[in-house]
Amino acid sequence: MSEEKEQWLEDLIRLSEETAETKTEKQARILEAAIEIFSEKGFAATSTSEIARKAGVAEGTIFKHYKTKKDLLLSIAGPIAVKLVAPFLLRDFIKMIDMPYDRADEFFRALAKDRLKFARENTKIIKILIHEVPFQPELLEQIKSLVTDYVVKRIEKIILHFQEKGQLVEAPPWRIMRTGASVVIGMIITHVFIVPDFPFDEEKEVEMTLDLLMHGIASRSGEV
Amino acid sequence: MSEEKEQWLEDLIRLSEETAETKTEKQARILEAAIEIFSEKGFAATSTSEIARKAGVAEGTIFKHYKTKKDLLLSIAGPIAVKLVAPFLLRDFIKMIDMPYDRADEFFRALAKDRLKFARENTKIIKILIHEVPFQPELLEQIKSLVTDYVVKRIEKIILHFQEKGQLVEAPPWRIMRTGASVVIGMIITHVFIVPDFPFDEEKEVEMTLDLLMHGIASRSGEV
Amino acid sequence: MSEEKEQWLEDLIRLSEETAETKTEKQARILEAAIEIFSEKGFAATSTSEIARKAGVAEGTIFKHYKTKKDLLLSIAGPIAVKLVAPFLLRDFIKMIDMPYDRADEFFRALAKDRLKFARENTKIIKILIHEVPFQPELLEQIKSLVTDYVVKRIEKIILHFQEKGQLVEAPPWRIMRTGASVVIGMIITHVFIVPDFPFDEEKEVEMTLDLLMHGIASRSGEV
Amino acid sequence: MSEEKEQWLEDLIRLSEETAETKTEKQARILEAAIEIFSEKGFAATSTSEIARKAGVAEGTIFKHYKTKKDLLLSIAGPIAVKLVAPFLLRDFIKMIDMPYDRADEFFRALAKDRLKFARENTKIIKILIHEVPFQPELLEQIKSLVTDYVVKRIEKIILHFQEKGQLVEAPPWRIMRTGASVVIGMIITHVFIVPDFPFDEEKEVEMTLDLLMHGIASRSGEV
DNA sequence: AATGAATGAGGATTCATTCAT
DNA sequence: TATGAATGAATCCTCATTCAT
Repeated sequence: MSEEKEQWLEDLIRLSEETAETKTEKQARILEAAIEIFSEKGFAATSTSEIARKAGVAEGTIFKHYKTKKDLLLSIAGPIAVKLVAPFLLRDFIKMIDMPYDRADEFFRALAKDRLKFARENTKIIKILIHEVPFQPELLEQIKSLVTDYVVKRIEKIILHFQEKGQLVEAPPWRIMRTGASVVIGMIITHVFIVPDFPFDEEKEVEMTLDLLMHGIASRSGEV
Repeated sequence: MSEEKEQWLEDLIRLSEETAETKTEKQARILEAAIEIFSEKGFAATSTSEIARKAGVAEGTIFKHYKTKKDLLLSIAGPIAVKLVAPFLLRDFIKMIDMPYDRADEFFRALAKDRLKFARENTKIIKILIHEVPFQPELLEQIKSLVTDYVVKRIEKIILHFQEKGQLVEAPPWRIMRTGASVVIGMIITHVFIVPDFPFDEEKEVEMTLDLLMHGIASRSGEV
Repeated sequence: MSEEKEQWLEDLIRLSEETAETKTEKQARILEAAIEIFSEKGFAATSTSEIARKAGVAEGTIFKHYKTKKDLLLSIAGPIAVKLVAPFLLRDFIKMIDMPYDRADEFFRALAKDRLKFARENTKIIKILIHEVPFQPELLEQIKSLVTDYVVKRIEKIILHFQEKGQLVEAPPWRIMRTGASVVIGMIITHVFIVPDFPFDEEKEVEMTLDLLMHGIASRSGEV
Repeated sequence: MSEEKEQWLEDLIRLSEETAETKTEKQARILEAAIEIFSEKGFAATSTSEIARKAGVAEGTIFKHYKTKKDLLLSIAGPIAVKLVAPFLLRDFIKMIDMPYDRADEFFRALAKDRLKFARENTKIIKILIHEVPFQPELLEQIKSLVTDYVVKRIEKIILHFQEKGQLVEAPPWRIMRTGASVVIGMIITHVFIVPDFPFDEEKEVEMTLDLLMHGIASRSGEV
């Protein structure tokens, strides 16, 4: 498995480079301003003149770098969409199947922590992503295929693996996956978007949230 | 408790009336058209002329009924926001505390089914709600206070009640609540928004999802 | 021949009506202003804001009446293109074949006078037509088919008729036609566009120009 | 007459040099591209960036060679305008008065052939000329004075000369001139712009067209 | 001489909203 | 109450032109 030519890895790399290297200083300022305002007022309610003002460039400059306003949006949302699912694509992630975490909860905990960190570092862009994906068919398709082709397939393998090891309940993998995702995403949304200023012990929060996920909310003494 | 004059109940009633009675036929057509288009393209990207065309009325007519375009949005989103949390406000819901479901899982199951049904009946408006709430401070405030004042408080009571009865694990109620909400909302989103055309046995789906919520995804044979 | 249902006549009529009746006062002012400026600076170099200013309406008003700037152009150029060839389409024109002018020169003279008058009354629009037709494929096609289908065919018949009567030289009809058209159009352009302020005796000018067309510029005394 | 210092000749010479020598390779490519696109879409509808792209140079380069976009137009249209009337300016042309063609029709025929050839070799630029002259006052003036000062005056002399020799009809020279010009230009426009792909025997076409010009379109048997 | 990034004025078009009918 | 013509500000985008490299 580790032998296969992984084209998506090249994609990822090329993408990161594009995103990081090529950008001129003005381009960076434009992106920054656009992210700020898009996340505050939404794509459609943001005017290019406002972006230009905030970025400190002429309006025309925006269009020298991004053919269209939508182009600007996509050049923000596209890369982040990839980064969002990036860990699921990484070589190391796959290795877990051969030489895996011993315990399922350790695996899920690591994943949860990682994505929580990522979300906290990319609040604004994720907000943009959430709000614009449904209205941008290109994005929607891109993400759908990313998720179904990579994320779902790989997580499924891992779940099956843990089921074989007798660590996970015998339910359909997709339902386990959805439940896990829901709980983790719920935690992330709470801390990153709903009450971002509320201080909390991240370690403990993840610990306890995952405990509820693993063992449920029902009392564990004897009967259920 | 059931004696106190509950203002929110009046709100609810007034609202239902407004929604159902006062509306002229044209007004109804305008609302319907607006919901349709708002949910498809988003509020900011929808033009009043398009709404008018779809509703089969003159552009001016819209503004006879709704002072501004945003007014139109609020008159759609406001009521639905209330309906969304309505069951938590209802007299009967509160009675559960005095004469409650015997078992926690029965209670959660009933709630999940009810809200799933509601979501399925109001797909479009909920989509609007999700997308516009973050950009409409009035709405955001309204919902935040609705949720914190009523929903959270009441659910907390119920959770405490079940904890006392030894049916729920001894975790902070808000974390139990969040976990439950995440799992149920995850299920709703999946079936209503992500794969709406995928047929499924609702009864069984709720059953199994709640089982995972109650008892976790870890294998239950002996040790974990 | 006079029995056939002539669809182009209906076209002409509908067109004239559209042009004359439906127009509101503002619409008329917009058209007038557009004609004025288009003819002065050309279509592409004219801005809609300038038209609006000259017409005394808001810029938006233009677009309520004409979806596009090009639409505005076409609604000016289209009808005039038809009017330009209109006499060739008329029932009476065709009758000339059955019950014709006795003399070819009388026929051409009548035609020349009529079109000279028309050109003088529509200077600006004709200028627009001349300049924009090559850049507006729709217009070009429309005019090409009008001219080839109606004008050329009918004039050819008439020329053949006069050739049979021994009044016109035995050259290919199309070359006679082109020569006649060139001479008449040359005259029109001279008086209407090149030296419009130069006063001249129209009657005599047409007379003498047609004399040159009929009998040539070579000396007629004996040999040439 | 051949003694007078003819300034226009110097003009012509300087012009040819400018046109042919000074041009760098990039400049030539710019001109070529500009001619191509101007003739296709018109001056105002052509953007400098499009010209730059087609010429394969940077946008800035155009402005290194031509101060403004209009400058570029004039540097195309100006020279061609001179070339258009060039034969009328040439020393040899004037000699015709002293040592002229024996026959008027020979003279006109030579002229017609020459200008037809010229038009065929400069289709695009002539199209530009026709379309932009009316909107470029400088060009208009330049051409008007060229034509009235040189062309008209000289042709008039020649016509008078042939009238004296009894070869041309006793009409006002300007009317003879206009008629001749119309017929020849009509022929040129037909073959170069309207049906450029239609093959024809040039020799014969000129012959017959000039026959109609000289002797008219009326039947020549006996009476007229 | 050549570049191409940057400009900001101006382009066509759309928009929410008003108001006389 | 309902209309739809009219508005003019605001929208996204293009343009000719400049200038540091």
